[in-house]
Order: sequence, then structure tokens, then C-alpha cells
Amino acid sequence: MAEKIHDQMVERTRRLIQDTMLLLIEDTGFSHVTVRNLTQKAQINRGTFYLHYLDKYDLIEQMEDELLNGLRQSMHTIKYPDMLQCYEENAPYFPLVEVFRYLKQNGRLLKGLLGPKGDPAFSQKMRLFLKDGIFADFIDSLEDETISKSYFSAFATSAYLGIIEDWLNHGMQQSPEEMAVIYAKIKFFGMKP
Amino acid sequence: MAEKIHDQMVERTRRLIQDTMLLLIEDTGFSHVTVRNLTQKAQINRGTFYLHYLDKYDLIEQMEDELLNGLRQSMHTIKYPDMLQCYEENAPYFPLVEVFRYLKQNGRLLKGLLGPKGDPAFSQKMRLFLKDGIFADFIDSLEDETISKSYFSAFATSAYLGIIEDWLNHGMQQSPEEMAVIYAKIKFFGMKP
DNA sequence: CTTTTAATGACCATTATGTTGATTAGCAAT
DNA sequence: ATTGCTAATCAACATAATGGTCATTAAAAG
Repeated sequence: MAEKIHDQMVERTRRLIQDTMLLLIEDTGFSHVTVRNLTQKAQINRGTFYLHYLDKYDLIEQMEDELLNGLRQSMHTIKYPDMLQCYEENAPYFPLVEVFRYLKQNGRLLKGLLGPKGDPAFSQKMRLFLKDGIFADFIDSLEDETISKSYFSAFATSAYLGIIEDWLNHGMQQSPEEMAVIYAKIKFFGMKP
Repeated sequence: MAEKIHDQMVERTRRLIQDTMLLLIEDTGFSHVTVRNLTQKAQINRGTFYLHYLDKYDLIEQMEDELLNGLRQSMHTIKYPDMLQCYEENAPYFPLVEVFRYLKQNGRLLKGLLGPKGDPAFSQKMRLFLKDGIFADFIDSLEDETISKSYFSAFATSAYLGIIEDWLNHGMQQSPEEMAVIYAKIKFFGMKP
């Protein structure tokens, strides 16, 4: 089968391109990346890039979408009531641990995209994802009608993402299990000392 | 006095340049702004731009710094214990109202910088500011030592900024007074329905 | 009328883009 | 092995855009 081999070649090249894009984001920032730049660093021909992607925006979009699809996978078993129960038992909620594991696997890319040299659109993209994936049922369960759901979900998703960013920025020193506990603790703690 | 008139000219031109930058951020996004582009829209000579700023990054930095300096001004009277007391009386905490007033005055620029076409570095800049300006004494007052201060402040500042962004994205329909109440309510509410 | 300073217009070197025709590499069938 | 097929790669081209500078002009003030 010729296809198989060729698919492998294609996959190899695409990985190389994506890896180089991440390197350049970390180095000079996404906005400064050019196709020339990228292909030089990856030591491939510029034409090769255009064989796989339309432009650098097409590339980053595919990278982001793959990342978020994996995230969706890892989030789909989260149930809010179980999370609350785990918190009360001071135990890490397993589906949440899975999410942090996945985030850790893709930590470099996440940090790059969310950081000061990243894609300014990605943060919102990700918060939308979190809202649907983690907070949907939680927000629905809100009983206090004097609290706007829109503001509350903005609050919750941003807060969650803030913790993730802080984790990434400190080299992901805590284990996914620890992070699940830390998150639950802060989340249910409230802000009144 | 020659200086006065010339200062007025300079001020006029700088305002024009800054206003045009904001227009272009809203339109094509900061990363796509070029000096050529900008000066064309502002109908001034390209050389004139370089007479006032080094490049577009110098320009945006000055715009951001002015914004944040004003914010610092408006935040400097915030005292956490008073805020808590206001919350318990269900009253808007005045210094917080002042902050929201200031944010509203600069709403367009803020929304542009924080949005998907903005400056990916600005969000962090702003959160650092909020941390020092609003949350410093609050975080210090945290007694629960099992909660990491770093994660907690990441949580708090991101959450606060999240609410602000949501407000901006919905056209700042609520008054600064309302926002001060909404914020306090969510903040002290905790996340356990 | 002279001085000062902002604004202008034009210039040049550099860099990015996207495409196309030629070339190479890998695999299969004989 | 060798021939043929397919897909990936490469080198080169034409076009367009960008950035920064400098000599020149215009405007304001005394």
C-alpha cells in the first residue's frame, strides 16, 4: 500500500511544521512568525508548507482545534454533583484529574498560545470550551437568581483558566491530582477569608 | 510662546495617531496594523509617525501604560475591609464604583486590547495590576494556609478580569454602581450553590 | 524677515507571499 | 534489478508590502 507510506510522510512533515511553529511562538511570538521563517527553521522548502496549509493562520487554527478536541474528550465525563462530593471528601475528582493530565501533556502549546506571545483569540476560544465542558451543568444549578448567569460563568471560566495559566507558568510543578484538589478547594472556598 | 502652540500640534497629532490605532485594532487587529496602514487612515505622512513613536509597539505600549496609570489612580483608595462591609450592607463600595467608572471611560480601548484582535500581552499586564491594586491586602488576609496564595491570586484576578471583559463585551449595559454590587456578590458568594 | 519645529514626499534596501515547472524519493509490479 | 507511478520536495520568479531615513517644505512666533 503506497498510501500508508505516503501518509506517514505527510504526517511526519506536518508534525515537523507544527513543532517548529511552537518553537517560533515561544521564541519570537506568533505575530512575528512568517512562512519563510518557519520553513527555514524546519529546514524544509517554503513550497512544502503551502502544500499542507493555506497560511500560518490555517496552521494555528488546526493546532488549536486539535488541542481543543482532545480537551473536549477529556472533559466529557465531568459531572458537577460528583465533583462536589469529592471535594467534601477532600479527594481528587478523577475526571478533573484527567483534564489536568491532558493539559499537562499539551502544556507547552497551551502556554505558548495563552501567553504574551501567543494568539490573542485563543483565550476566549478556550473559555467558551470550558464553559460548555465544565461549567454548563454547574451554572444551570445556580439557584440565587439575583446573580447574573452571564457574569457568573465569565467569572468561573476565567478563574479556572487563570489557575491553569498559573500552573503552566510555574512549570506544572503540581501533579494533575494535586491540581484537581487545589482547584476544588479554591472553587468551593469562596472569597471570604 | 512657541512651545504652547507646538505642544498643541503635537498633542493633536498624537491623539489622532492613537485614535486611529484603536480604529485599526477594532477593524483588522493589532497584529495586522502597519505604520503605513495607520498613517494612511489618519491621513498623515508616514514620517510624521516616526517623529512621535519608534514603531507600533512603542505606540501601543504608551497607550497601555497611560490606561494602566489611570487605573492605578482609580484603585488606590480601595481597602478590603470596607469592601466587605459594603457587601454585607448590599451597598456598592464607592472606590470600586470609581474603578468601574474609569474602565467605562476607556471601554473601547480596553475591549480592543483584551479582545481576540488585541495585544496578547495586555491581559497579563492588567492582571498583574489588579493583583497589586485590588487583591494585595485581600490575599494577605487569607488565613487558610492550605490554599496556595499564588493560585488563589491567579484565581481572583482572572475572575475579576473575566467579569470586566464580559461587561465590555455586552456593551457595558450595567452602570458602574451595579457592577460594583454584582462583583461583590459573586466574589463573596463562593461557588457552592 | 528670521528662527524654530512640525510635517511632508521621496528614496532604498529588505522581506513576505503565493505559484509553477522541474526534480527527487519511495514503493510496487514485473 | 528495473521500470513506472505517485506524491512530496525543491528552486526560481514576479509581485507586493514594509520599514526607516533624509532633504525639503510649510507653518508659527517673535
